[in-house]
Amino acid sequence: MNETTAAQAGHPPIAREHRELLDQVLDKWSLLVLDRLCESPRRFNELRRVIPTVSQKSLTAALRRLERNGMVDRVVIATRPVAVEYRVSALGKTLQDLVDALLGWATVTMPEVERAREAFDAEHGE
Amino acid sequence: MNETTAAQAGHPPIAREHRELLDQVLDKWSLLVLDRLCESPRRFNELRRVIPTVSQKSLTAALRRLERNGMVDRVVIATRPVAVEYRVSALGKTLQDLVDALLGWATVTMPEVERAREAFDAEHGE
DNA sequence: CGGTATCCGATGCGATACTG
DNA sequence: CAGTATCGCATCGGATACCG
Repeated sequence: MNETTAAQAGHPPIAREHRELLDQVLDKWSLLVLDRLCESPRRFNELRRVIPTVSQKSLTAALRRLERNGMVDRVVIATRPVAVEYRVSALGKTLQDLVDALLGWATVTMPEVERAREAFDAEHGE
Repeated sequence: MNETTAAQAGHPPIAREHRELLDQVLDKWSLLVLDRLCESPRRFNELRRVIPTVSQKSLTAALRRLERNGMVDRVVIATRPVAVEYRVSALGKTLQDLVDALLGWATVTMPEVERAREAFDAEHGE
């Protein structure tokens, strides 16, 4: 087949919606947050302690996005000062399996990537 | 950038190297480019035709990154005006399987995500 | 053909300050 | 405790122009 048929008629390309969804979930912090929530449900400041490098702004943003996409549930516990607990949804867990596979791949191929980078840099850098 | 405070904190989080590698490969265009090169080796302008929405700047950047990370090979054919062919490396193919899984997941879960978004927006929007 | 160089607006993210 | 609001910088990425 030629490229035009593959692009417009054949199997789905990486559709716009795909990219959009992946961007929502594979951003700088969401993956890490999801991973931590898979270990156990956590409160907001608990997450900050577990991920010391995240700012509250970014943590809030990541949690909102994950919540909006149905990856985590936000549970408000009405105590004197309110408590909020975040927990991974069933949907979020299905993603986690894939992420684990992806990270496993990254771990395994890392050495080869490192070699490729050195070869590239040596050839182009000087 | 910040220090590797998280890296020393205990068990491996989603390590810095993981994030870095994923960022290199899962960015806006690299995934799509890799996918197209998996179908068949392609030339630069051929890729632009197959992915009409990418600017040459972004395509160049994506290709360079993929090449540097050992995901694609750049083959220069010394004709009158030079021809350059890009093809997926063996390493790149191992990634493709995972990407397919990820896109498959995105396709399957998309409806549920859509519902989650509508519920979220309805509750928070007004 | 296969790029590079430059400008420039949009977005991401951290730091900081404030709030119910 | 669990956020919101604002700032300011850095990076991303499209548009345009030029080059071997």
